Amino acid sequence: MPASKELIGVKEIARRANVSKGTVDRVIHNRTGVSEETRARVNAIIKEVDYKPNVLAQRLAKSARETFKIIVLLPSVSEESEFWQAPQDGVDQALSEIAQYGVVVKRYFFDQNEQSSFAKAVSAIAHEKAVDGILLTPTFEQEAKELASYCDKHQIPYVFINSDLPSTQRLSYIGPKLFDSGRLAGELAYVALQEKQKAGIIHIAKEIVGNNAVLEKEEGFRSYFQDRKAADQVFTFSCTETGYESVRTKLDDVFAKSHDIGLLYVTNSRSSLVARWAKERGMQDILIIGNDHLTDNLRYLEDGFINFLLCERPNEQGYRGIMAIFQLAVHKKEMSGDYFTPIDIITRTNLVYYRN
Amino acid sequence: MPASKELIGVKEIARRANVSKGTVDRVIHNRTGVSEETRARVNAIIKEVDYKPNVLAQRLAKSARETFKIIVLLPSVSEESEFWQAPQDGVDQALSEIAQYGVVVKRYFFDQNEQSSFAKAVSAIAHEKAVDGILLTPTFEQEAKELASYCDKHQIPYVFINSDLPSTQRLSYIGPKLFDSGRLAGELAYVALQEKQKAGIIHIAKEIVGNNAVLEKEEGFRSYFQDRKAADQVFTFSCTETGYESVRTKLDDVFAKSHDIGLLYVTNSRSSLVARWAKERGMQDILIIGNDHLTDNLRYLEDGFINFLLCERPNEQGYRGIMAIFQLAVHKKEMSGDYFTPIDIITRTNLVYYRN
DNA sequence: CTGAAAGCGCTTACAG
DNA sequence: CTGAAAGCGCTTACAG
Repeated sequence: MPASKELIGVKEIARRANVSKGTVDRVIHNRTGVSEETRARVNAIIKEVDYKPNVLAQRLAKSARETFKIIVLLPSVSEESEFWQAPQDGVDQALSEIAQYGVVVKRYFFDQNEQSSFAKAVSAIAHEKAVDGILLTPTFEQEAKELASYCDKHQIPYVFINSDLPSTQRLSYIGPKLFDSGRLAGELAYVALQEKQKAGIIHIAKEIVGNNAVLEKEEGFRSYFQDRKAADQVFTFSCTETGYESVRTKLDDVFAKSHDIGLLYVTNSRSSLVARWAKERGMQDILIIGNDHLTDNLRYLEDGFINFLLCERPNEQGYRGIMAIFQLAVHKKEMSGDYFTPIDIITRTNLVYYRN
Repeated sequence: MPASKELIGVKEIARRANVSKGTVDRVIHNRTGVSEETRARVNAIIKEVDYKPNVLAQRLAKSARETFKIIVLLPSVSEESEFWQAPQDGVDQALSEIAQYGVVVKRYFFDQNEQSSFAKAVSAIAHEKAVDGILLTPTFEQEAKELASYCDKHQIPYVFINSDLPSTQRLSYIGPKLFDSGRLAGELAYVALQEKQKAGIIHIAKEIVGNNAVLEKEEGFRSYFQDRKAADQVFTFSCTETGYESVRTKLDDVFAKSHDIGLLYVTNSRSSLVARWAKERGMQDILIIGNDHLTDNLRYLEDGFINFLLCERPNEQGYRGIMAIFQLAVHKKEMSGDYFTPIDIITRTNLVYYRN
């Protein structure tokens, strides 16, 4: 085992290769104007010494001229889209670490319920110049694909967070694997259910058909019970109005017909609606599994009406997204490709560790 | 609002004050050898232009001469102390990010079963010179305290990971809150247990009396059942021999006397021993909760004999410990103080996301 | 008490 | 195709 080696820089590489620092620089950055022979020789040494550029010096040398611009396109944060604060926080954190390297972030926002607002942002972004990378969530598929092909054409790297469009040339996808999230809920449900009790999967969303997010989770949930030969313990129902009144009516209805329901799994962020109903109806014993640590959900988690919240580190998504773009720029090579965020299980007891 | 002003550096300050850059530097860092008159003049300009040093350039200029030495003192990694690989990995990761700033780590190891090996390491560390920080786990209290007061005297910052000695002047503690870990296990147990079933807490360790780690977890576990008025569902037993044979004998014994045990909570890393027993005896239905993702534990988790593993991000502990020391040095101010690592709940389904 | 020069590791014109 | 020089903003000896 070699002694922990000295860090070797361009100067030493130049010396060993018998060329100037300028030439080494050309090779490192794959610039033209170097003979194949020289390039090979220098590259060999670079590999041999496992050269790692000093980012400090790089940025310093460039600092006067270059600044590195990343565009962020995410839903605006409002009461009903509180979720999106977390990715923004992650972006902020990343920025605090790399702002000194000349990284600048420009944010665009859109309204999740307004396709046109997304389209507008996309065309504004297309007018930005000197863009070095884009971080976005592809809420509206068609417009997101347009932006993607614009980026492809202009060689701008882009990263999707939270949901994916695998058909694009994205640098990477960073977010949850929905099937596994549902399956984990299934496992928890299976362990927690008393014998012969039923588990209800409830979708609360205006659109169910074609709503990949909730359907994949349902599939995951069911897969666990199937593997345990208990598929008949699971049933699904939906609520296509997202107001509390409709949820209450629906639940009253379902529970009037069935008396052996032990657990409800809410396939998106809206578990607080179900918990509110359970509280109102005094149903202490019904178990509830939901997603995402929104304020309302947390309240019921602390209350004991929601038992488990599955969360996929939304702030880490923002953080890693920015870093992936930055790393690509700095090291001229991609990080790890896609990254599926861990699915954390949050209860009233470990909640405190997952705040913010 | 003034137009975003040009950043002004030492050069421009020197020009305006009609002195050299060296003198400006002396003033900035409050060094001796500057006449009061000059100092005042330069300081006025510094204030006037709201000078902000370029951290990049600062670190770069220092990098050659100054190397920043951090000592790491952790148990050596062996088959029975596999756990400690993870913090080392975290240290490695931190190092890979900051080695280029001249950070060097020197590692000392000790045998967890040998107090003298710890003492020996401590005195070796006291002979190191130019130490800029120490990361350790205070396995042996007395010796750790000696090291702590040595550091206090010499103004060396130190960080504890994994377990704490709150009475010291440590820069911060980074690790689990043991009570909460036990309480979380209690919550999971409570949800998973069928009515009237019992939960057994099992300590498998040579020392139980005075073994804070396992006792605090027991207390946490019991606290949850107490809050639910179900304290009588919980009982504790111990196994002071850590070999499999003794564990088997003990478990056979306990289960011969009681037939309504639904769950076992192992208060340290050794849950694989219990799982092995359950598998051998064909007890598919007994639930097992353990700690730490050691290879053996993971095998039984995948097998379905361990249901939950609670883990406290041991690699993050190493990573954050190094970073805390580094940040202190660079920014001359402390990070956040103590940091309690999240208690992750790992099952066979989300396991894949927590590997390494 | 002060200044001029060299250097940190890398990049960028410029000249050949 | 290649090298020598200057520069990024700051710090550190060294010489006076």
